[in-house]
Amino acid sequence: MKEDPRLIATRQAALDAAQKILMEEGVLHVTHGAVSKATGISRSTLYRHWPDARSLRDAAFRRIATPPNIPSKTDGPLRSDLRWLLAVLMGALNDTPWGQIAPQVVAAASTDEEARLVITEFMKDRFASVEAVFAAAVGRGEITADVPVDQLIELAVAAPYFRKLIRHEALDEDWLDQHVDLLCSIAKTNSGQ
Amino acid sequence: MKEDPRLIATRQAALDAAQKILMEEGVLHVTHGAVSKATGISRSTLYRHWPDARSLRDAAFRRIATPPNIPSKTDGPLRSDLRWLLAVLMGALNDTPWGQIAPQVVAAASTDEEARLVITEFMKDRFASVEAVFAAAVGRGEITADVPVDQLIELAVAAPYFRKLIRHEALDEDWLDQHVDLLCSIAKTNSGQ
DNA sequence: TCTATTATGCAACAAATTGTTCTATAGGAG
DNA sequence: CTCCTATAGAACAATTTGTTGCATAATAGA
Repeated sequence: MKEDPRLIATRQAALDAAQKILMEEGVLHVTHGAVSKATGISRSTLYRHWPDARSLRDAAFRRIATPPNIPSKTDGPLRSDLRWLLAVLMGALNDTPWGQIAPQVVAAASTDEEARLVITEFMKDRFASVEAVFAAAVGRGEITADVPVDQLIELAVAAPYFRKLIRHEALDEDWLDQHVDLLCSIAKTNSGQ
Repeated sequence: MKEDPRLIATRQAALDAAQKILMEEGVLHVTHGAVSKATGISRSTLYRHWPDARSLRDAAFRRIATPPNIPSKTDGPLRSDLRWLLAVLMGALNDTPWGQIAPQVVAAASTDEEARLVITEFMKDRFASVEAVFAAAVGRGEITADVPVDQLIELAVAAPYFRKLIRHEALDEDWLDQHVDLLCSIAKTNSGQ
């Protein structure tokens, strides 16, 4: 027996609105009342789906933080793979809801176990994709295995997040070029000593 | 004419409590009512000081994010100066309220101009102190001027923030050693080409 | 010390928000 | 067509938020 389409429609519409509110006004304004006004869905229905404010907010977090699958490119050379992958991650920060919602998740994670899980899983996913790129480069012999890969991965991902979430600086092509250049130069000069 | 000590005492006690609530329970719980209950100060007095919830929260942000003066050490060598300075910044993230409050400020900054100012000014300060270390190294001739200093500064600061705020990983001495090593190796290998 | 000023505490209050419950209705399943 | 169930809407209590007036206590200035 299939799920009632009304349930699905209500959940979807409500979380769309909750997500929008979360991005534009912050977690403070994600309430049953606000979502009701934004969607036309009655408050009582919303309470039936999410019994309290916290569960509504968690649902909004969870929905938006679901990591989209990152297509992988590991055929080398390193600079090319890395630039391509980081462009995808950068694009996600610049142009998808994730970029706008991430700050709220970061904050929630400091007091909320659920949000912490969301963000650490998300990051694990990001790290894995960068790791694959370096592993492939090692496999091709382009860099040697004694490169401090873990540190490089962290720097590779940390920089765009820091720039965007904390400094509110632009993430553009020029910046990305410099960033990739530096990462590659570290990988190469630390390689095979 | 001096300011009435009662004003000062009330502000201080209230913001102490607001800050504590902000750290432990998140921005959602910083309200006049909660602060009143925590301090014994009457709600009406709090409203007289901060007319609405927003101004109360902003005040709490502003108070905790005020950058403590960072003592500078730039007498070299680079590795030593850098390690010393980053240890201070790391300590601030680990052991002061700033480390716990920063996530909330990051989130607020995405929808609140005031919070954005707070954090960008704070970071400007941090960056300046790291810059001084590199500038001194250049001045001593330890590294040359063509090192991509701006990128290095960003990586130097981004890494600990990313680790703490986003990944919730430990910031310990071992990690710091590795981090400083890598930064120095970048600076040296890019130097004097 | 005496007086005028002003911050606080308290209580009462209005307004808005939050959460609950009931009933009628409309949409979907079989 | 009939049964089931999700929703809308209204009524409601409880809590929170913000305001106001007044008595009290602390402070500043003479």
